[in-house]
Amino acid sequence: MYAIKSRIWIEGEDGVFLGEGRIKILKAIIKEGSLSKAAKFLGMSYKKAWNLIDSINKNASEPIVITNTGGSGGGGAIITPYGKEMILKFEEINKNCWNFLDQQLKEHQL
Amino acid sequence: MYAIKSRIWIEGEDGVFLGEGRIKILKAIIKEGSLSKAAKFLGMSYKKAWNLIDSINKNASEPIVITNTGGSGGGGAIITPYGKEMILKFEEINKNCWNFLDQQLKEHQL
DNA sequence: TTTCGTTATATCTTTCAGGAAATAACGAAA
DNA sequence: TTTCGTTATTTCCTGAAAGATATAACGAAA
Repeated sequence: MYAIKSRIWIEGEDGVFLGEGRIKILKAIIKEGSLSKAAKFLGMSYKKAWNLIDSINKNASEPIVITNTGGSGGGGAIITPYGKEMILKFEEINKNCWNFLDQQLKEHQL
Repeated sequence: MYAIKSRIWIEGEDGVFLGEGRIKILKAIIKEGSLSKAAKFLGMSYKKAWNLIDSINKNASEPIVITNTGGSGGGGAIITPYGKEMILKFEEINKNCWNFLDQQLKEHQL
């Protein structure tokens, strides 16, 4: 009858660190190898993608995205091992949260 | 180091039924006795409050808010017993979700 | 030293959600 | 029948967020 939905996010010292949208752009960067290609892949403006990455790096305890400007290919961006670990943990927690809430919905008979 | 935050909401057939903002206005209506007073109490525009209530009633399986227009006092709004029950259940689930996520945060060592 | 595609940044425009305000409709009580 | 404060609804306006555009800076490789 009813469905329960959720959004989770992780905050650092000064604002949002990780959320669903940020996970999406991080994974696109892994796949595409650069910020601009990842933005295009997601149909997102470069500026928006850049703002997200900037915010991620500012709120993380350790570097997440390393950007390189210049070079023959123009540069690019890579996700650090720590970043990849955080992606996995976020997705795990998010999945667990969904399951937990579905269970709650049943228990409360909604 | 990191904090985890969440937003949950319940959807009906055709959109959002209950969320934190809706719970807030419902409780304000119980306290104040009318939609307009509740909106003023929350520093919210009357239109926004009315839109929320309208959406709540449209997506609920049973009536939540009964509004009365006219009368010496001009009318008012009341929350049905079913509505009050839903408020309690939502807040209970929301609290459980917070606890669950805090636990997840520890387990995943973030 | 030139080339290249990228990151980084600023500026301008557009869009749209939300607030403000005005008004009609309502109906019980005096 | 008049009064009252509310609900219900419309229109207008504003401000903030998002997109579009332009361009400087970068630096490894040829």
